[in-house]
Amino acid sequence: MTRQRRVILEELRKVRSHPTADEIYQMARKHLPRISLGTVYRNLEVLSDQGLIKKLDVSGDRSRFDGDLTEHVHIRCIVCGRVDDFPVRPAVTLPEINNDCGYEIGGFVLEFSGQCPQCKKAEVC
Amino acid sequence: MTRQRRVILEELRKVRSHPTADEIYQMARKHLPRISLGTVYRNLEVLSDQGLIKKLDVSGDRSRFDGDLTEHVHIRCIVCGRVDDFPVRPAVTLPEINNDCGYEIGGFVLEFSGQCPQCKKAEVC
DNA sequence: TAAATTAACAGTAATAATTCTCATTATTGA
DNA sequence: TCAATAATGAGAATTATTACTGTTAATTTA
Repeated sequence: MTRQRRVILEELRKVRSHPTADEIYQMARKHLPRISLGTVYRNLEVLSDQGLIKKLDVSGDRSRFDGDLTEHVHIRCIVCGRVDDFPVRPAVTLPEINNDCGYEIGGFVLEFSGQCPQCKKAEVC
Repeated sequence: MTRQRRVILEELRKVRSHPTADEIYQMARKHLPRISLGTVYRNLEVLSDQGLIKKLDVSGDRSRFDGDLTEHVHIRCIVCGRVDDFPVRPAVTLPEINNDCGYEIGGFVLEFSGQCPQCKKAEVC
């Protein structure tokens, strides 16, 4: 755990937004002006592998990261790209979803992930 | 509707997979050997704007496209990146989701999208 | 039909997010 | 402390995608 890695983790845990690598780079530079963008990318990868942060599998052109490890749902703005947490109540059905968070909801993505039959078979045992 | 655009649409409708722009380029080249990748990107954009195909908002580094316009759910292999359709039965709850499709499910992404309060306000009327 | 206009094309250059390389610096363990 | 190991900063390389440039094909109009 280097100084750089600690700063990145602390900054990410401070915010409720879901910053991109470059945004985290800007945040970290306030504390370590000589930190490089490559270091930020490398440490976000390491921290994600260690399970200390989550790399968000959201759509959009840039990766986003989350210091909140609890399972929750996101909502993304189709105009500016920001990602917020989405409040879900139990047993909510799709037509009942309303606009608690001020968004005007236009759509949603539900994507499962896992290993396909071919890759499961090919896996080393 | 040019020859290039028609071939792209037909090839995409033929398959049940969810090919990337480059994969569609390879498919189209079998019929039009001189087609360029830029043309494929341009026409995928146009077809998507016209609502004839869907640009998938799935995670991963590359965009994927779908000729099936009906609303459905996807499953992505975390190893090879392929995207398949996921069969959903009504009122299925998360712990009940089983492996009809041969995948070993590891997780899921649920992301809503829409306009955030700020962008809604900034919108031209 | 033929000229004029428009739209789309192929090929290539530019862009942007991310990853890689490598010499240098920091951290760790005996 | 000092060697061994791991991480860093800076910048180059990579990759998916978009934009640009002249050319060609399609469509419209006279």
